[in-house]
Amino acid sequence: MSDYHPQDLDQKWQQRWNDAQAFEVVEDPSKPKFYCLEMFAYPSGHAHVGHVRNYIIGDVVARLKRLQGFNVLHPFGWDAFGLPAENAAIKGGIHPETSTLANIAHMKGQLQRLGISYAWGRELATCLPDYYRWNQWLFTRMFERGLAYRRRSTVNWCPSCQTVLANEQVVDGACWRCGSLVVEKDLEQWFFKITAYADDLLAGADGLTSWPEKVLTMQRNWIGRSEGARVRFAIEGEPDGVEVFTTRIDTIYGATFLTLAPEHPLVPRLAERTGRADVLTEAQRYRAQDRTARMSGEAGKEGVFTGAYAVNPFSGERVPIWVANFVLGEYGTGAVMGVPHGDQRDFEFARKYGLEVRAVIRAADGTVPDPAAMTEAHGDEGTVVNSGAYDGMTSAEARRRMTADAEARGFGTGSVQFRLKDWGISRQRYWGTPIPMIHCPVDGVVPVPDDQLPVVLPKVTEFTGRGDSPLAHVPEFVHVTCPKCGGPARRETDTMDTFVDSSWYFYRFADAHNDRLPFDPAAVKYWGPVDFYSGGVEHAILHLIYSRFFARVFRDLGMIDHSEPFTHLLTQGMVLKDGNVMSKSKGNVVDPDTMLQKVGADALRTYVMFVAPPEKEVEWSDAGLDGMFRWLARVWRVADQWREAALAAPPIDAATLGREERALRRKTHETIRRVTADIDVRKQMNTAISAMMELVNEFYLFTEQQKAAPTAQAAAVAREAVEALVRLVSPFAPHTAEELWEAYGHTGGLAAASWPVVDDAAAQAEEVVIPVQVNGKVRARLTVAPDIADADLETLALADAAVVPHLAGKTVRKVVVAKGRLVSVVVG
RNA sequence: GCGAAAGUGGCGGAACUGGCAGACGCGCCGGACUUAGGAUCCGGUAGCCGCAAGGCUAUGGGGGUUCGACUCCCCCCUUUCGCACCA
Repeated sequence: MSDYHPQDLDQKWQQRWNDAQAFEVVEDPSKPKFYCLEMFAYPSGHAHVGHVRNYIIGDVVARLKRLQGFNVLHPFGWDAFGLPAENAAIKGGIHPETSTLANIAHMKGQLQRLGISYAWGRELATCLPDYYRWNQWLFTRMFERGLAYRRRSTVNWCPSCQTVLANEQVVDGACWRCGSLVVEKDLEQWFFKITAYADDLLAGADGLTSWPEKVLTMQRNWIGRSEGARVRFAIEGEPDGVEVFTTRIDTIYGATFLTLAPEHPLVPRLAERTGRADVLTEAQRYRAQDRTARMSGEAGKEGVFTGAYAVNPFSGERVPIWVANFVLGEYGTGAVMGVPHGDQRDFEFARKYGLEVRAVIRAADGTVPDPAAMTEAHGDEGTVVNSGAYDGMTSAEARRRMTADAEARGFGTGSVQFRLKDWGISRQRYWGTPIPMIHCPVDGVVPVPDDQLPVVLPKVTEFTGRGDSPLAHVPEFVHVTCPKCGGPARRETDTMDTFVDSSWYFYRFADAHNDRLPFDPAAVKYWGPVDFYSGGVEHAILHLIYSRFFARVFRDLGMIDHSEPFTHLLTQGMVLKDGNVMSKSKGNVVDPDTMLQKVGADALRTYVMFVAPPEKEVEWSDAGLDGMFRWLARVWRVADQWREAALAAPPIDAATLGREERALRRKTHETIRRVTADIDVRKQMNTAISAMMELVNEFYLFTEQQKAAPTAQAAAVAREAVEALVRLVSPFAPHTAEELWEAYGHTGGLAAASWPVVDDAAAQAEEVVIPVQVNGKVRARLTVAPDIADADLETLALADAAVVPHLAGKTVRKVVVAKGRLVSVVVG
């Protein structure tokens, strides 16, 4: 064999895999399936090591599972619609399609040069009509079921990106992508009714036992389920009164005022009746605070009295109605009862405006706070006081009784509220899926019939970045005939949020070329759900909750038979450079191709996996990369040294092995056990690699010992070690592994190989070292048989020359023997 | 403010169920081989005391439980992330 030249191996084996279509798969009921997926990529142009880390993680798992005999689906694709390409078109005049397809071609090359084992035959790009037509198809299905609907609403508008943002895309009042401050705007919008699945999504989270707890917590908080009650307060002159939502109906006797959101429909009506002009101007001012001053921190609580009063249906008491800037219009009923005793916001508000504070809960310690002396709200539960007939009940009991009474008397009802809102998917953008709807002056909103899909995105050539949808300026696109009446009609010109594209692409991979359906249910029945999914934590709520929603929609359409699309989720840590996330705009990207030229794909892959556990964030440094190249060269050399002897070696005869040979075998099998557990169970790639490094170190020692006159059995043991090591390292360093596997006489490549199996007898230790502690300090180490009896171990320990001096003049009070681990002697 | 996670050598990190702290690698130091090596091989490398044997101190700080704590409990500090008026 020649010296280690990884770049040659990269080329040779990538070519072979490609020629053999080595990673393409078909459904095979005779084999267990494994669906391994990494979050697909936005084709920004260049993959940096931060992206690449995720693909390597997935590839390690995919390659392991193949060797373990699974039928592995490991596909890749492109999240190819989106703002950056369109923004670039506005700036530089290159059509989004042109730049996107070029970026895809380049990034695909990068991934292939890394030797990621994708089934490229299933590659998809969401910007192509044969993908996005199924977005349209699904949209129509959802429209038919009332899951897609249209309403006018206040939306978040990014003045820089010129588009509507979902609430999730607004971070601290600013655009998640460009950081500009977000303003409000009123538009007709399409929504997906994700709230219909709020309870289902919440309940499903409990079953996701192989998801990081952190992600589940974020999702639960995002859904934000609250149990409480709606209660109607009467208002003079308003037949419907006003409804509030509360989780603490037990404190309703402490309600000394009522607050409305500035956008509440009653605000103008009450202002008109009471003739207070300042109410409207103030409400207007609060609305202007929204998203900016209000969200950015200390806007402070502000309110204005409307002059009107509402009647507490329980006590019959008249309470003043205020408008307050801290009440949210879009949550609950947009109106809140003010209970300063139990709610910190209400307390602050009451103190600021001199409203009454009334104590209605006796705390667990028996005290009732003095309202005049209170400095903060007391939100704890206790016993209800000053509450008429309910006095003396516990908070929980009072809630039950009051809710029941409110229902019986017709002014209230038990109610569950969610923080989760319906998903606004309309975008006034070009580079996305056209919404397949037609507005007819006669028939209203009519879906484009399925047989006319896809609604193809017209080739717009001029990108101005203006505020309305670019499609509205394409007359041949806009003007259509109504599918129902045949009269002139107008096409919807908004496109879909790109999160729609990414919410189901994992099902398309199961049947990527289907031209009758998004996928054949039978294909997803075989491949689904995804067994291992890895990607960045930044998708913990958006992408991962939308995908869970879509899975439920497909389920209810009868197309899939599971509810949860991803069984095991790994959230990969980001790769930082100089303390920052890598990004083109920051100019701190590390280009994998540069590393490939230096050390080859295998050293890069293995190093990226070695540097830290996958979930952990890491700071990139080139320093260790050369070390990994050296280690792979070490693997190469030891395999090379034994090759000739190994090929001629007889089978291992365990009974005739010498001490050194048994030691190497033991290490070999111990390493198989460790590496398998680390990758497969613990997903700790770094320690798997450490374990292999230990084996190689021991192997070098063995080689040195055997240098003089290696026996046939030594060669046999060496052969076993090399062949195990080659397969263990192959998920990380597949090119090197293939070459060595072939050099050891195997045909058909690793595709024909199987994962090594632990021989428990060979792995069994012959002797173990047991530390002996005296009063907590290690004083001796005993080398004994692993199955030694506790009593014998104790005797040996107490008689040991290094232990005896520490016992002199003292009494042995206690001896603890931890089986096979340690002896602890207590003296005093 | 609320919630979660994490703090271990010069650096990245390991220690799985409470049982030898620092595996493995980077870096550094020394040696061998060499015309030479930034190649390769071997050895050393937490700190302090000691020629050595050995001893003492160490997992952010302080307490506790235990024969025994990086690991469990309480308080505090720092960092990172998430949520941030959701009634």
